[in-house]
Amino acid sequence: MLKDFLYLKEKNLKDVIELLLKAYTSSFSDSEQNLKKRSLGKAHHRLIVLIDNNPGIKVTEILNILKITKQSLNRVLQDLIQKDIINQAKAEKDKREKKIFLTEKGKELSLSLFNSQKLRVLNAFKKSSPDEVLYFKNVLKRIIE
Amino acid sequence: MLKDFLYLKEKNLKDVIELLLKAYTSSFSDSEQNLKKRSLGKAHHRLIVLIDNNPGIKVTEILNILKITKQSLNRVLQDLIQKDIINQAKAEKDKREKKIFLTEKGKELSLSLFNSQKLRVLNAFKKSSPDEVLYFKNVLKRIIE
DNA sequence: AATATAAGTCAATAAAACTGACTAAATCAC
DNA sequence: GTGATTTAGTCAGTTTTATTGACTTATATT
Repeated sequence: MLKDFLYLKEKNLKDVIELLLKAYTSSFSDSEQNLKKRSLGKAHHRLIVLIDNNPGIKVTEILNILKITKQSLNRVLQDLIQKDIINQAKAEKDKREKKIFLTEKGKELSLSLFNSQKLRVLNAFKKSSPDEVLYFKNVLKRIIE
Repeated sequence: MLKDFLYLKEKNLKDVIELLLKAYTSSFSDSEQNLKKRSLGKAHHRLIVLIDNNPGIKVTEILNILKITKQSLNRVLQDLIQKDIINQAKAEKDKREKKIFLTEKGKELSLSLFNSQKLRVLNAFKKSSPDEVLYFKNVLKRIIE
């Protein structure tokens, strides 16, 4: 029946909301101890992941992704600059923009954080076929846009 | 070459960490305004999602999923009880345990929050095949465990 | 020249989470 | 049955993360 089909679809969507919450929370809690021994928090971690995956990312781009205010971002950004984890460089074309990069120290830190996170995803991928992993990433990207 | 293959695998895992961060952040920011007009925050939202999808969930279970302290959880829990969004009932077998449920008002609220979130996932699913969606959910579940 | 954009700043406040030290009730293990 | 463990809750103080609102500075756009 059509109505039942639609109901299942809504239930499926609701399931996914919960799965995204659980997947994010578990993945990012794996690095908790590693962060703690470096006096860093989850806010720093999120920033490091973004900068590592998008070298030269701009402040506005980060704000749009993390959905926080620039005042909030700036605090975390200053922490990471002081700890020599990131650095900034003026953009060539538009000198208002600043491009953010990981320093060598930042790259090492990011790798260490990644190492404490990757096993969870690796084990999930080992239990999945290459197609499953491919489709998984495709749908995930479509959710982000 | 084997080394190149392994490198790609690590890169893939790193991508997924970022995708999970972006998917979670965007999905849960969709309901920001809806929460705000009800004087609720993201912490309340996470709790509502969990209780709606797992009626009768226990405090310890929530703590294990959200990875927060019971003191922190209790604050949010009390807010929701005062606003008549959730209620608790002693478990039959083990009377130490308390099962948490959404009230009727809570169910309406949860539906409203879901409605402000679901379009993003729905649109992503519309662009995907049933197989892609199935595989997507399977891998996501394996990441959680 | 006026306007808009990108980044940053100061100050105060609120939200979310933490540590540590406890209590109370129920169940488990010997 | 007694002691240990588990489940839930509480009090107090602190830290982390993010917010609002009002500005500044430099560069780019129209």
